[in-house]
Amino acid sequence: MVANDTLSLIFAALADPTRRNILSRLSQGAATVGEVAQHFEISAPAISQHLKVLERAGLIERTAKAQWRTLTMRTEPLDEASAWVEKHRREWNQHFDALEEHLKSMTKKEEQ
Amino acid sequence: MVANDTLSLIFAALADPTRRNILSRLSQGAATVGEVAQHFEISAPAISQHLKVLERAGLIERTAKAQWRTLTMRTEPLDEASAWVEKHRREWNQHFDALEEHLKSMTKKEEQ
DNA sequence: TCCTTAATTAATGGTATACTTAAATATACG
DNA sequence: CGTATATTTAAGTATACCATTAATTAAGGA
Repeated sequence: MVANDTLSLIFAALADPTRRNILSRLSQGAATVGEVAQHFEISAPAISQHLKVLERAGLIERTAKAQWRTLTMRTEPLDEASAWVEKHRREWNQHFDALEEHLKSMTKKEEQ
Repeated sequence: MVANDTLSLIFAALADPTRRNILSRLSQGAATVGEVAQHFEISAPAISQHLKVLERAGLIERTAKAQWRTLTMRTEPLDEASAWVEKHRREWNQHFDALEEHLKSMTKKEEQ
């Protein structure tokens, strides 16, 4: 199955350590491709491909200025990812709380 | 590059819509493989492989009871994912706030 | 024991990822 | 204009991912 929905693109983009490192760098402020690339041992084309993935997920924006591309981080996709995660964590916890409540009342009944 | 670190496994597991759907179902409460599978059109082995991915990421636990396997959701990996996302969102926002502050003071200086 | 049900493993195939080197593009600058 | 610099595109390769069907394992019930 080809997963092209937004959330899938975001999570897939975050699933690679190199791309997470790039985002870590960019979370400190915008930078050019070269500035980012010099922290990695992989080739420039490899970086370029990672940037394409990040861009497709909406996690970065590239703006051309002369022959330099400035990379800027965008947080909307992180918001989306976070929203999904938090929603499910919350739902599970609610269920878990309800279960505890249930077990508690069961114990009470048994005591009677 | 082979990404076997915990965070990569978690994000990769969340990158597939079928797996997110499985988690959505399980966030409402534990269920057997069969109960989960009947909501999907894909084959049982496909489900089984997705479950393996979710388990490897620590997102579910399988406990055998007779020939049924009960699937239980675990939230620790969601905590980890959330922590990464929130950290980077926060850092970017801090940087952004600092920039705004800077621009504000620049404008003040210009006014003088 | 034989059959049914639940789920996994094995084998396979198509497509996507993540890298590489070589070539192309685009801008600045002497 | 010619050359250096920054980055992307193209082409090729190895491996990983997601699905399939067929076979296997394991437990319960007639």
